[in-house]
Amino acid sequence: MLSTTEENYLKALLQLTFEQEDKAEAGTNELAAQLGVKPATANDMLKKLREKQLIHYEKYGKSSLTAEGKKRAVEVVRKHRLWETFLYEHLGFTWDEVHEVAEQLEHIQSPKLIDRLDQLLNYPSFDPHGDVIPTASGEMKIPAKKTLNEEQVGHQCKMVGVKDNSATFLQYVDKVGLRMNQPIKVLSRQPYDELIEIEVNGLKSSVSPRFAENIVIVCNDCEIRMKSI
Amino acid sequence: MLSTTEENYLKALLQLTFEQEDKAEAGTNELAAQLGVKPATANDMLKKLREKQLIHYEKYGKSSLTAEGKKRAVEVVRKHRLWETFLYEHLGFTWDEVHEVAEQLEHIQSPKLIDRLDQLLNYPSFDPHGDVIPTASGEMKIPAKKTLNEEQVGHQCKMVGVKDNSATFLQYVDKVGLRMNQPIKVLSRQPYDELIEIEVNGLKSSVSPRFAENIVIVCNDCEIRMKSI
DNA sequence: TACAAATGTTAGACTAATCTAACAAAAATA
DNA sequence: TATTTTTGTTAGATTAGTCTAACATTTGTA
Ligand SMILES: [Mn+2]
Ligand SMILES: [Mn+2]
Ligand SMILES: [Mn+2]
Ligand SMILES: [Mn+2]
Repeated sequence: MLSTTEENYLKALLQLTFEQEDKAEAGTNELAAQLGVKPATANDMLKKLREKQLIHYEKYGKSSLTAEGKKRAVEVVRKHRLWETFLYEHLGFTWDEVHEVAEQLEHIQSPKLIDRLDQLLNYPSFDPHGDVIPTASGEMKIPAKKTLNEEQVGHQCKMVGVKDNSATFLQYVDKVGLRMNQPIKVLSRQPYDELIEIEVNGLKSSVSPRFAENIVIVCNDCEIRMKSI
Repeated sequence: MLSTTEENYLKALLQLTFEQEDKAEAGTNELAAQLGVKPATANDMLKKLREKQLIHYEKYGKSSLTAEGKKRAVEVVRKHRLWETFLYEHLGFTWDEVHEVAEQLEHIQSPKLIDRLDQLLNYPSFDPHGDVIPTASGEMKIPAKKTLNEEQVGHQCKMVGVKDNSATFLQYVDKVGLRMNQPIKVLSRQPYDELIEIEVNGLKSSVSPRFAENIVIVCNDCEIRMKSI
């Protein structure tokens, strides 16, 4: 069985090599920074994890997870996100409070506990931050990201990011009622001027294609790709 | 902040000096046995906990908790039993499965989490084993123990133990449908032969005073004593 | 290509928690 | 009371995880 520390290293490596972008490798300093330890410390752990066949690592080289290491790391991420969802949905935590506690809960060892939690939460696909929760078999449903401008009429989606960070844009976003991970319905599209009518939390607005181009969304009604990791 | 290990030592000391019987002191070997470590190990920790003013300890003497130590230990017990209740009532664990997982969960640091869990469970007084859950302020509601024979007609109670351990007695207990911590209603008492009519889980039975004298119960409808620790 | 900067490694030290083996004190008993 | 048994302590070693300081390698740039 892995220690809490070992689990944290595997998770950090997963986040650096798989989730943040598809680099597949991470440097020692980078990993140390992610975990808030000194490079010397991370270096020791890298050797230990290589011994256990959980990572690929060679002196002066970058590191990456083995199949087994990836599996373990994904399990930790799954637990983390299920706990975040539980704290948010059943205990009334706010989305910014859940992470810190989940950081502890993710290391509780009990497969049954996680299965039951998953069931209680009705097998959620996303955590309160909108991040994908891996399934029990280690797969991740990756929803296709696109801009609001590309979304089909009638579909429901949610904002996961913006492309413009200017104050005027963000204030406009706010005025329209858009918030991260809040459902957006695309009601119609005017053939004449291409204005898009959306509904957010009961509030209807019309936005321009230029505005919609800068809102990154994931579509709830679209096909999802299963990323097996 | 206390480490998991320190918390476990305080909890063990509480159990030895307060819960098991009112001895108020425990020896080093006894404590070591309770925790599954060697006396030498416990000895080191006793010195450390004395430094932190959490226990009273003198070389070759018995140990006991200070007020602060007791407070910390009770918090751990509270968390343990709230988690057990959660696992039992919300995740369908059986009463014998909950302890092991609660042993891990009791060390999660988040006052808000425990408050909310308490609220979700509707401020329970007892865990699935029938043990008292300390309140947020560190008090324990101690229900008066008596025998079923002493219980008033009309009251509800639950079995918490037996005085006779013979096979014939236990088989009879089983036949009547009695189980640990299951609600028992005392329906009536025949004036003629003193037979007591009870109802357990919908099943009505009549039992003799001799039988009832050997069933230890706590009364749900009786006054409780607040044990401040 | 040579040097400087960035990145990574090693050696040695520290703390927490554990152990074994030897020793010391207290308690029980003959 | 003297001896044995039980109980408790100390010293020294071990493992995991961390650090600092010195050193080595690789990478980027002048
Ligand atoms: Mn998180
Ligand atoms: Mn963690
Ligand atoms: Mn328990
Ligand atoms: Mn514990």
